[in-house]
Amino acid sequence: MKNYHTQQRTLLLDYLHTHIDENLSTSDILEAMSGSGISKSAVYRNLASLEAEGRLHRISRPGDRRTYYQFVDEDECRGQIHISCIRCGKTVHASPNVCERLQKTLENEDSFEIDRSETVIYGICKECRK
Amino acid sequence: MKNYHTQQRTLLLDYLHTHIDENLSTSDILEAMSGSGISKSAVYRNLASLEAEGRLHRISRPGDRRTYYQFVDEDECRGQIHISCIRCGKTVHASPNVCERLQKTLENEDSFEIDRSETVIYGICKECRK
DNA sequence: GTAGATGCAAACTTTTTGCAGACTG
DNA sequence: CAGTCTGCAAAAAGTTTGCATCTAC
Repeated sequence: MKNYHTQQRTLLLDYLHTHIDENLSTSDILEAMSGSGISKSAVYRNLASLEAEGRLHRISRPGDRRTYYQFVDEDECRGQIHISCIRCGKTVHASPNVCERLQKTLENEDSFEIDRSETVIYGICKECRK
Repeated sequence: MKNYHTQQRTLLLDYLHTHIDENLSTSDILEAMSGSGISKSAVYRNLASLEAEGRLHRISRPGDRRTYYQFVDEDECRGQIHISCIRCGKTVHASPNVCERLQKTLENEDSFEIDRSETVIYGICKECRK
């Protein structure tokens, strides 16, 4: 099962690329793509296949029933843990030290093997704390 | 806005109590409660209020579009970081050391103030790694 | 007695699917 | 050309809501 490089898939990818590291609800995406030349069902099918490929992460926020997606740049985001501000929503990478130490501590204390790409740490960012 | 201790709410709570620490999909719950004397809408309304109260956590698993709930003990979970297995879905508390160190490292490295209750770390649990 | 909860059915929203035709490699 | 993907519309799933009625306190 190969991935054809269709016009529609490209449209979607372009959109996702310009919103890297953002949390996009399904309806955000559908809305943005409406009228762009890709149908609703193609959006759903592509989102599903991108998710299966691991290029798109599904996020769920407490108290919010919507499904969110976050596009992950494979190169930049490989092995990065994201930290996301619950005030402003901005999401960035945790520094390498944070990742390293967290991974080791979890391994030692809980025998738990962290999946960095799936993990998002919530809290309040530097800017919003002022 | 108080919470009346209704028969229906009790039915639901009883069910959730007997499945503490399990991941229950909405349909698991609806199915289990069907015919027990509580209507579908009452289930939804109670799930929503329990979630708002923080006694029920919504879980989402990568690659699975269903909504899962996990009933939690409020006192036990206060200020706990959860670690969740992407294989089996089981969610437990990270050990105190993990929490402490993660909090400190994030503070020092990224000036980021973690919100423990909102954060779920994904990975593979001890059992599933075997 | 009254605020709050329930049941039911209808309305919504979100996601999936069947299929014939179009496109990619 | 063969294997995939797309659009459309219909169907299926999953949730929410209005309202009259009932319950807990």
